[in-house]
Amino acid sequence: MPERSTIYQVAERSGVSTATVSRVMGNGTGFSAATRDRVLATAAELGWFPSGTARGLASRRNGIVGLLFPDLGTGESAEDESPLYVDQVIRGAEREATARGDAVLIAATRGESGRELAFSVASKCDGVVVVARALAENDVADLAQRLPVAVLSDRVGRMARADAVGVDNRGGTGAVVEHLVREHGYRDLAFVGGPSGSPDSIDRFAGFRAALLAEGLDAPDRPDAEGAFTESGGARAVAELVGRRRPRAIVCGNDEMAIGALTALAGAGLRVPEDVAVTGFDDLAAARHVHPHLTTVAQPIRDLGAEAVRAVLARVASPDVERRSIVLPTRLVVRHSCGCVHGQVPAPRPEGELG
Amino acid sequence: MPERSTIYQVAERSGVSTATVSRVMGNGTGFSAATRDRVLATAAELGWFPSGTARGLASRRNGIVGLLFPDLGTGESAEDESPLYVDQVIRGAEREATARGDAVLIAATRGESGRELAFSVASKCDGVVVVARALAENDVADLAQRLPVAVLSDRVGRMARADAVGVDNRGGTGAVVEHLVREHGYRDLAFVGGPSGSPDSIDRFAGFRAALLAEGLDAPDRPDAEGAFTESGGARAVAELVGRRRPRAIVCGNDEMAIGALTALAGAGLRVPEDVAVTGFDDLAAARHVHPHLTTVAQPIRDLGAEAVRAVLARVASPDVERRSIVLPTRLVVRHSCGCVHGQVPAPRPEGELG
DNA sequence: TTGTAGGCGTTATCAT
DNA sequence: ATGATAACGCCTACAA
Repeated sequence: MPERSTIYQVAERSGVSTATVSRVMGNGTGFSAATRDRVLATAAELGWFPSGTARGLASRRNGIVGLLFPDLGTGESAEDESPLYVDQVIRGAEREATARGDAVLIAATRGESGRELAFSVASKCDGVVVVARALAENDVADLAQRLPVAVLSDRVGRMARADAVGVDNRGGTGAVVEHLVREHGYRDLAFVGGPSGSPDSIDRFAGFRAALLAEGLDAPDRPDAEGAFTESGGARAVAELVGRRRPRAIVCGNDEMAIGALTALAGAGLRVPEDVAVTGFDDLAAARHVHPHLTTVAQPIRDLGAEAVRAVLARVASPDVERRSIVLPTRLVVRHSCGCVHGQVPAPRPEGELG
Repeated sequence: MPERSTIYQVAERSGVSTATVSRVMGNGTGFSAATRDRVLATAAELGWFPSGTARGLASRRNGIVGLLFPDLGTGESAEDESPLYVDQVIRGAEREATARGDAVLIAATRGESGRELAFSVASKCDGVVVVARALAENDVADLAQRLPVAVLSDRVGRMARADAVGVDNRGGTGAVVEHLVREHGYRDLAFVGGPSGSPDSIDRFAGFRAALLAEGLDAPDRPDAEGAFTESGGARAVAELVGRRRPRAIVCGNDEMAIGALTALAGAGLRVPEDVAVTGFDDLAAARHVHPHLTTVAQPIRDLGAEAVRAVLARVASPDVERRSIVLPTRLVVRHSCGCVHGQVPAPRPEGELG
């Protein structure tokens, strides 16, 4: 590795001051075409380009937005142990950031190492987006006191001066329940939730419960079963659930759990959707691939990431804009696992007919 | 946003020099327990933590490794237009980096904007990993002349002083062909490749061709059809292919194309695997979900990302270590789309029996 | 259009 | 164990 050249070399070699070199590389005005060409040429000669780090220090703008997310995977377990959801958030964030000339610095918090990692990442960024559960609330508050922060969760809570962006979780599961009850006539629904601390899971259950009550049906106080937001988590939770009772439909907290549910139900000798209907949440690509095709709630995950980055960058530009709380819409996607056939809803059939 | 405090405030307020504060926050020696507590306390009071940017400038170590990847998606198209492959690489890179105390700065190159973006990202990093096709070869070379670079591709080529890490593509498709020919007795195989410029696609086809010849069969000079490495790309390519001729088995360049192939074949009224067998490459999670379950070649994508980061960081530590070229193994994963049933290979059946 | 010089917030090298 | 004080590589008024 040859010694890196600096702006000084370039300036000297092209017979100008460092200020001029700086102007040529950055603010595109304040120099003649001739000097620009000369500077650019010697820069190329020397293989030099300005240090983003030094630039960041001097201009107080790093061109980096951080993205903190939780990684539940142990590293030992199968790939399905890590929520695919986050991949989409990352992509969405990346697109928005790159479009605006910034890059995204990612890091996953695992276990209790969160705070330190978060500060380390934040110290290199202009702002940070924090995916729900990546960081303790007070750590988020501490961060937000130092630089712009957006939280990916519709829980605005007491997150001091942090913007929030989330999706309409309640409306999502609400629509599912309505469909299941009104179109299919199911009356015995169960909810299989994610980790009990997850805001998403909590809100989705709230929507489930509210819709059930609105339909004049009984509703449980808490999810009928819970597990990690993963395929195996869903499989375990559902296996346990059907060992206990036989709901006519199982509303799952996300697609990965629903896919696990499919496996568990097959293992229990139950047919989907004939014996028990299953629904998910997310509309991952896999939802279209599993058998039967999964009825689920689509949420614009990529947009979540993009929107969060936008919020952060907005606050970087003007730190004192009012706090925003953005809620993105969800949309019911009807496929076959609910009992619909090619988009057609079969005539409601009394429960129990199939034993 | 309150004025950010600096190391000066902290130093003054705790009655020590900035040097001591620096010591306390960094390499943990050279101070008494008492002063450490004092410094830490006032740091917490002021909500201060050291600027990663300033730190990077002074120590010539940013704690950031860059990850450049291509994004083919137009932004308009469906999510399946963006290779899932990259998500895994990102995750693998992130894990390895975080484990070593670094973070990953990601950015996607789209169209011709690559070079500028690459330099902008690189200027903030200690080293960079470049996913195949993210950057022109000479741009990679220019980068590598300035900082450690690892390329994700087994094409070592003339990439000046860049490490390379890839997978055994040839061996992978070779194993598929062997299985198809020896176990199932298929003799008419077709290869559906990705973008013609893709090193991965080229090598996978090379393995396909070599294995065919080794089995004493005829082999085409070029893929029987090509398309983007996406579901829709695979669907289109296969639809076109079967409109032309009817191979007994279709070896696809990756899983996403294979999944598209499944759709296209269903659309053409052909059964898989009875009428035509299909195989993929990657072993994405989706491969286990599609119907029939996809026989494919597993490659350790996450490990690719991890290994690349490791290579970069190794070179950051000692810039003059010899160039490494790492090739990770692939593994045949037999499921049902090749004609096997629950892991059992049915007795070979003459072609054409099924018409 | 171009140059001068101070500053950005740390780390690191000498001293003490 | 602690303190001065140069770097680190660039940006940006302020001048010319």
